[in-house]
Amino acid sequence: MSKTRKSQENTILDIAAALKLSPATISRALNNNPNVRPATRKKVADMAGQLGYRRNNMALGLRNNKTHTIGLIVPRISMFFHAEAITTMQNELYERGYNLIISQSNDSPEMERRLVDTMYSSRVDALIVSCTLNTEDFSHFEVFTKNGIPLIFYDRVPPAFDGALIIRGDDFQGGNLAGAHLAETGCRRIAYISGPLSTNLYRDRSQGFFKALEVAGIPVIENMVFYQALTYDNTREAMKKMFAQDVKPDGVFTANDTAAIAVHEFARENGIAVPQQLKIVGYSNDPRCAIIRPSITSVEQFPGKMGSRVISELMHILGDSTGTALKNPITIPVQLIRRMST
Amino acid sequence: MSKTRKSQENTILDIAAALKLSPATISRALNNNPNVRPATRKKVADMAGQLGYRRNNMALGLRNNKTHTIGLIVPRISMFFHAEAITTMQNELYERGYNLIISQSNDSPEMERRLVDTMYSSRVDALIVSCTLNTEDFSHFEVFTKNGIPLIFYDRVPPAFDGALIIRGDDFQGGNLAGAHLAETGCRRIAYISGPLSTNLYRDRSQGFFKALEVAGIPVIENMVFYQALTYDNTREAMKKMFAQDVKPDGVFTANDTAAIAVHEFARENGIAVPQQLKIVGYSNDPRCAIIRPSITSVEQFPGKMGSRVISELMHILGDSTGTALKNPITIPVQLIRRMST
DNA sequence: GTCAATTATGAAAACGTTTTCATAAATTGG
DNA sequence: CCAATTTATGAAAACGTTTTCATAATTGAC
Repeated sequence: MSKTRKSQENTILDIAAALKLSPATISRALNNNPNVRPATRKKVADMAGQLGYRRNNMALGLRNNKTHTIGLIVPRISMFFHAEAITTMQNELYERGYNLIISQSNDSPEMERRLVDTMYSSRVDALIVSCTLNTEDFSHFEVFTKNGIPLIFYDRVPPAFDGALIIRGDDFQGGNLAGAHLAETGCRRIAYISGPLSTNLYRDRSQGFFKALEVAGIPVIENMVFYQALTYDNTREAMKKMFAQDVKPDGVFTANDTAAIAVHEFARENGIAVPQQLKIVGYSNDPRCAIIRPSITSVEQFPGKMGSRVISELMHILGDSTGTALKNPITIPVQLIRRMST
Repeated sequence: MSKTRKSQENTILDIAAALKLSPATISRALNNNPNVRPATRKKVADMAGQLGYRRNNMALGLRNNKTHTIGLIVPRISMFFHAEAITTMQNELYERGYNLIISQSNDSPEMERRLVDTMYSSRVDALIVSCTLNTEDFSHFEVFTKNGIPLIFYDRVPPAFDGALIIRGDDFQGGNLAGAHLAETGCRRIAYISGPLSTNLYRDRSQGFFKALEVAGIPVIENMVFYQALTYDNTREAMKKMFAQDVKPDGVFTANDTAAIAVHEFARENGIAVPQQLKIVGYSNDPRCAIIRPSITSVEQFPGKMGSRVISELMHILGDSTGTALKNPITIPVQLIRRMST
């Protein structure tokens, strides 16, 4: 009982002691260094197995100044888009021998700031970020660029960031497709329910959307445009307001799918026929869009493709240390998925 | 340009040098050790800010043999249940000053094994796991118990594991509620589409379900029971088989919600009225159940509550090192959410 | 069998912290 | 103002690796 706390001896020094070799040799043997005799290599491997040796990554990281760990910060892990993107990134990183530390900011800039600090303290080899909806000051990310650690933004990105790579969906195009599609299917009074313009996402979708209306010669109706947090309740509220007016919309574009579903349910509950009286287009192609009846037209963002691109660019950066990218920002195309709601 | 690679000097030694103090004092000052003069404390804090100092967690972990990091392994991050549980766990851990490393096994036992090793190499302070569907050999988790590092299984758990804490939903009760509910609403030929019995989840749900039938005096119909991977396609296949027979089911219990949705869509496409001709009960209360029409009755597992419990138990274990728990396994109650499908 | 060349091993330092023990500085009591 | 006490600081070791440089062991050529 008076034995020291340590439950089991399993370091390189223990192997060394057991084999009467130096730690240096053990290290070399375990790392398949060519100039260690096959005989010793085998002895070491055996003893390592016997003692249940596992490399201590902290010691390794400290010594080598490299952790083989990538940090990731997203607003919410549960959003379909991110869940999908994360899965791809993690798998591709794992294949390449990297680990991924995932954190969520819960859309709080304060939390995001703390997480960035923590990530730096853990000395991740790179940081991947999709920002908070409300992040307007991006200075907390500078620790990374200042210290020469790769920083990649994706999806929700700053307008510009010196030394960082930016990868984003083609939101202008997405908004444009949505607007054009609604116009094409005959809508003339198109409502637009958007998120706050503080984020690049919604700014770009809006611009694309309005451009489409302009091209189609459809006027923007002042009180049919909303910029607000895209929650279910907010959207219901907006719908209520619009349908209390004399002139009612015959089409709605919502800048995410939760809002589209809110519109959908509002319509059903109020006996508004979709798509006959009201057409709906959402954004993100959440699986719920395909399940609800009538199913909802939405803009697919290819989260897996984006995640994959993030990793391939990152690997490129980590390989060549030849500074920043070839092309920046990078834009991933989107696609309109037509369904029964239009 | 011939300057050494290191982009910026920012260790405790640099602060020490700048202030002509010893690293020991700097360390104390930064950690609010009571016996360092307020004046020096302030000088140190200022200089730390000026140099952009950030603590190196690897050095810290190596020295203190404590990483303040908890490992988590789940089959898939994108499953609603896990996304929800993870979010709760991460938030509660973060409040308590811990970080969370999340990894997904993609339901591959091989991958799971590798992840466990990696987690150990990173010397996490504890490991939380929801196993693969196919994990039958649990020996790879023994590194943790053998080395006295807390190990907690939740949701998909081994039948028993010496030295680990097990927290699970009340799957027997869930299956039982589902069966009883279908019986109560008048079903007499109840089909059961389950996952493979290799997992505790499905074993327990099955037992609860069959018990309910037995109590209600409803016979189990041989060819209306399926044990298979609970995918959309498999379920459609099963439905097709059953409805090709003379005697057709008037109720279905599926052991997850994806399967319930498959049943639902099969019914719609084949003109089977839900709930009049066929009643459906799913499992997990995925948000899709509430959105689809008619909405689907399902068993709520309270993922947030389970995540929360995992963390509170973990904190207890990390606090007192008084070995394993008071009560083990721990069971979290479930609840049947009635909707239009029954 | 000797010398040179090669190959295998070891000693020691370094990575950035914290902490124990010792000691220097400041404070207090008389 | 001196001794005794308290408080603030410093020196050095330790955590577990890897790597450089040196040296010991082996091999090969003649």
